[in-house]
Amino acid sequence: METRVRFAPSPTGALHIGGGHTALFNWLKARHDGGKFVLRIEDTDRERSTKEYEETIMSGLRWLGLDWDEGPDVGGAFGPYRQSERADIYIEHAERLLSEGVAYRDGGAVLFRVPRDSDLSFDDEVYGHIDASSEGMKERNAADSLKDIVMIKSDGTPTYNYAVVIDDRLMNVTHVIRGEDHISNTPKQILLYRAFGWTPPRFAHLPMILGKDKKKLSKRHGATSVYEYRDMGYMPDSMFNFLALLGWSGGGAGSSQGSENTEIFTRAAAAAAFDLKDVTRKPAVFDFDKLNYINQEHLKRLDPMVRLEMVKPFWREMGLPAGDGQKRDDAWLADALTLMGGRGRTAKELAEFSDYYLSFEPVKARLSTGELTIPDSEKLRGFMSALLAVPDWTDSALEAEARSWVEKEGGKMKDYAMPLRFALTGMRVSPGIFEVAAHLGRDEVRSRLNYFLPGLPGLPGLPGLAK
RNA sequence: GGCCCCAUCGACUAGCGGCCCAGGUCGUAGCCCUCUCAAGGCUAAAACACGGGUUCGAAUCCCGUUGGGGCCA
Repeated sequence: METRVRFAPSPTGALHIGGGHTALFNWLKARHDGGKFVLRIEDTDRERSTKEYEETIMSGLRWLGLDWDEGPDVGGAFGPYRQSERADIYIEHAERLLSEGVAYRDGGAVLFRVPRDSDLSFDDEVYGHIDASSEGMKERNAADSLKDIVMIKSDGTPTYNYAVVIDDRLMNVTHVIRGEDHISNTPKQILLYRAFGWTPPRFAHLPMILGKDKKKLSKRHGATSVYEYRDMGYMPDSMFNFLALLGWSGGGAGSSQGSENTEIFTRAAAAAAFDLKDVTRKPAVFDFDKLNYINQEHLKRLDPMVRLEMVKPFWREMGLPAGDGQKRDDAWLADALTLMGGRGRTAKELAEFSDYYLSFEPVKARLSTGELTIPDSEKLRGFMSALLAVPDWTDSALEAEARSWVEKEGGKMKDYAMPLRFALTGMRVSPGIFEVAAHLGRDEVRSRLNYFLPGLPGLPGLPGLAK
């Protein structure tokens, strides 16, 4: 039988980390099995559900790279895919149980009469056998606890536990994969499946994601929506990778052999390796350090031109000219970013650390605060002049010149390299400064040096300096 | 309060009775490299919650305690 899984968010907010995590595992299951991933919108709460949030959730999923095969936007053979459009279906099925005498009306509501001594156990693909029908429970059931299950509320809308059963069944869902917080709903739902004479799907619950304080992830832990991560400069590949590692060890986490770090992987590799058997049961703490590391790794592996596109929005946000018609073309900018090496863990940091490639303005601004100073000494001027006169404008030639100059004049390399760095980047840290200088080009370097040390001797007209 | 779930280094985890005085990854510390910071290389510190069993032998099985999480009220 073809695997069919679903992600069923309520459009009452943006796609949050927990939702993304659940969607991701469903996607993994579908793609591994070559099955179908269904998106269903659970918008029975008309008060809080909005079309905007529905859109936001969908674009959040797309951003993560999770595509669905059926859903409100793409349609499918089992629609409609919004609960608000399925009201008739819920009523119809409620009437069926009504006519069979296993449900009854109370006020405007329809309730399912739970049979005494019901078996409340089930087998979870992740948690194994779960049995809620304990002795103590049974005793109280006789009294009050075995409450009948509301299916349709008096306002005519279906309850969550009822609608989810109808929808999952009618959409031929084979595996219900959702957060562990739904474990306790499962027995009720199984009761409903039985009432209809249906075989329940397989259930697989996923561990919760917790904040640093081990509490369920919420606003007070900081960013919770996937868009906030995008805006912070995290990449979709990284978020996917990171989320997949939370509660799943099959991606290579823990495998003790091999020298390669197998915790960095692509969507395709994860899908190929995925198995519900490898899902963990312990709640997992969201760890920013690890996210940062994963993002950095993906950033390093990115194709240079793709990386450039990733960084551009952040440059623009900083007011830097990263659009078309710049004096530097994309290839040059991409090379500049490659030069950054592993510096910067997010696209945003990368942008911040590399602003001096786009413009001299931020450099001037930083130097003007006086925090960084370029000593105006004869020696330094001599050094700068010597550098500018290097015939072959490459990083190795520049470095060789610098070394021989230092050897001749005494002092330490950093006594010259640091002021050079300040003058060119306005920063205390940067890639190798000779590489930066080489990439900026002789003209740009000369003009930047002259800004801070006006009248460097012998510049104009030096042979070989044209261009 | 009732019920359910969980329990290995700070974090994510491997482990499914002997291969474990517990392995990998992130983080942390130190060293190397070095014009700075990263990156990279090497090294180190760091865990089986506790108490009972079962067994020749337990991180692995059972019971209890404690702790954490969740659902319902």
